[in-house]
Amino acid sequence: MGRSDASELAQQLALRMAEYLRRSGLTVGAHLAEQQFADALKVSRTPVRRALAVLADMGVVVQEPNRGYFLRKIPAASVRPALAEGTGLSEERYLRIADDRLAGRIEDHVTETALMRRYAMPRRELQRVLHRMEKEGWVERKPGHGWMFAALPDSVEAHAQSYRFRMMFEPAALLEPGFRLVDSEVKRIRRDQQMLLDGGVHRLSRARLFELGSDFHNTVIGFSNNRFMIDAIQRVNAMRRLLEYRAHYDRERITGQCREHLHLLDLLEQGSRREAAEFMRKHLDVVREQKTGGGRSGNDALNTVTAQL
Amino acid sequence: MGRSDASELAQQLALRMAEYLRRSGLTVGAHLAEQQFADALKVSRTPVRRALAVLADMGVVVQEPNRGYFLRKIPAASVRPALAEGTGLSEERYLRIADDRLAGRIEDHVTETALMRRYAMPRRELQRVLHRMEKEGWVERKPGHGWMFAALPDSVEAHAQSYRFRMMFEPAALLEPGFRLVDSEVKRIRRDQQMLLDGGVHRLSRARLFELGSDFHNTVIGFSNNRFMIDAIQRVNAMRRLLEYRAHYDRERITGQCREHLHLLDLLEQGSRREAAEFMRKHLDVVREQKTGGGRSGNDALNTVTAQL
DNA sequence: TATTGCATTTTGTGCATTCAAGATACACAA
DNA sequence: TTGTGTATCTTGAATGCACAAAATGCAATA
Repeated sequence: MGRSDASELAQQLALRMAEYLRRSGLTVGAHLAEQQFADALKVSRTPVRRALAVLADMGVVVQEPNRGYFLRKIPAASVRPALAEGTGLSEERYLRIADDRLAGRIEDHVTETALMRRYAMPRRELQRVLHRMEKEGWVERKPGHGWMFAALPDSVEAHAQSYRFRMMFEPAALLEPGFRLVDSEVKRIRRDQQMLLDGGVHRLSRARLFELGSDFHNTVIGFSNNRFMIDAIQRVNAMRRLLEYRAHYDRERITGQCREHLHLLDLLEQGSRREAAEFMRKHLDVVREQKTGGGRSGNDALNTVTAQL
Repeated sequence: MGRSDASELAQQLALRMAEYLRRSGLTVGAHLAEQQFADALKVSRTPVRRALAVLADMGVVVQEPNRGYFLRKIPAASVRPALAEGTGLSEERYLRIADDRLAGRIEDHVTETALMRRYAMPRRELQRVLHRMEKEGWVERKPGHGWMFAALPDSVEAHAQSYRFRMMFEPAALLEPGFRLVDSEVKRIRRDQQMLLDGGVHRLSRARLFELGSDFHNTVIGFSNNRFMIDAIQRVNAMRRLLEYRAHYDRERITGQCREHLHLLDLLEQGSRREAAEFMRKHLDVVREQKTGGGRSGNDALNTVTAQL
């Protein structure tokens, strides 16, 4: 499936394009201009072309001589795993290291080559992974040689921390002066959440569920146009992925969350931003309690004083 | 000054050690054990030893055969520039690129080698700089070749955004359940702020003033022990350094800020965290108005709703 | 006129080698 | 026993070259 000789970038692009074709309701037979994809994906036509070749191999598009590529059939959700295979290598390694670290199988201080040996990966790739982890804030280079893992709070405490943080800034994001809904995006996340309600919750993989959930918050906070908040939500999500990847997922609860997400969108589209902000806060508070086993409110001081500020 | 043959790391360490010796009131003649510094600085004894050699060259410490190094005189503030010289190269380049970009002299999309040529620096170093900028969130790798600069909001708007963000989470940080003062740190920042009031404001360089200001907030937020908030304040500071580096610095206003900082510490030491949080919010609000030219409150919705939540 | 197909140029990565310098181990002095 | 002096081992950065593939320019075609 999907050309083993295609470059990694091409694989990635193929995946993203398939995703795009599936979501953005184009009709079969539509002409797919190379340059447009190139611009949208911030690359040149060359890798786009390769990606289209991959998709052609899978029967998603057809190439007509001198006329380019045309959509042949809307790609099924099943193209995902097939394509992700090619791109997943590095991701897999990332997860393996993350897993080992979270399980305490890696010391606080490690040398680069020790990791290279242990995971049998070339230095370059390891460095990429480490840089990613560094960006996510849980490893640091030591001044001299080697890397240092940050002491992670246990996962319950980490969750509690992240939700307290989110309860502060996510509602605030909705009230930013620069807040502007983008219709196409609203449509997209609304459709996703609705899809989850229509059975998706039980059908999709955990990773996918996580992705859709964080994408929702990402997108909404994105409307604020405040780069600090956008940044913050992305970092929180990165950490959450780490913590929740293997955590228990209560699918019933997700259903409830989807309803709340949809309601939030309703409020925003009505222009009731204050109500929306308040609703967001409650939404997060509920999730927090679920994740952290709750107590009754976890942080009385916070709630009280938040009421004062 | 200070051994041109010392490695860069050694120079850095020498700088940090000098700083430490100056602050942490050791008495002349004190024995400086290598291993302690090594542990504190997260490196092996080798570079520490080199750094000590540098400091010996400058007359700050003396080496006695088979007994190690001893403090000879408390390093004056003037050692800073002398030592920083060695470490400043990369920093200087970083600032030059940052400057060019902020002034609009660099396009949104750039290729790596184009930058290499333009700034006449080796790839490795350029990449380090770019990675740093990436961590700070204002450049990204493109999927294929090249880098892409994020569209920065103009500096007034960026300031406004950052302060709105900070007004949300900094007060909240003071109310975190895990909030614990660390006496030695409190002492340190109190002394720094006091020093500023005692004339430092007029004596020190802008860069140094900035550093002391952000160090204050860093430290205080650090007491929260909430890694998300600690992370957030660091990112905000990185961006502020960028924006303010060349900005106008009103030294009189800084005096006022120092007083507020000291008052905040008083409140915290009395255990009045709620009052402290409220005070912090006002403190930031005042600074925000100064920086952004203000209007009367910039964001009524925020203030009002904050009052509700 | 816009877009494809293809050829050419340019870029950045991979890899092997080399070397400065950071980490480590151990003998010896205080 | 603790900490220095020093020799040895190991690490990771620098360098140069070859190559895959991304960017770009241009003729051909709908």
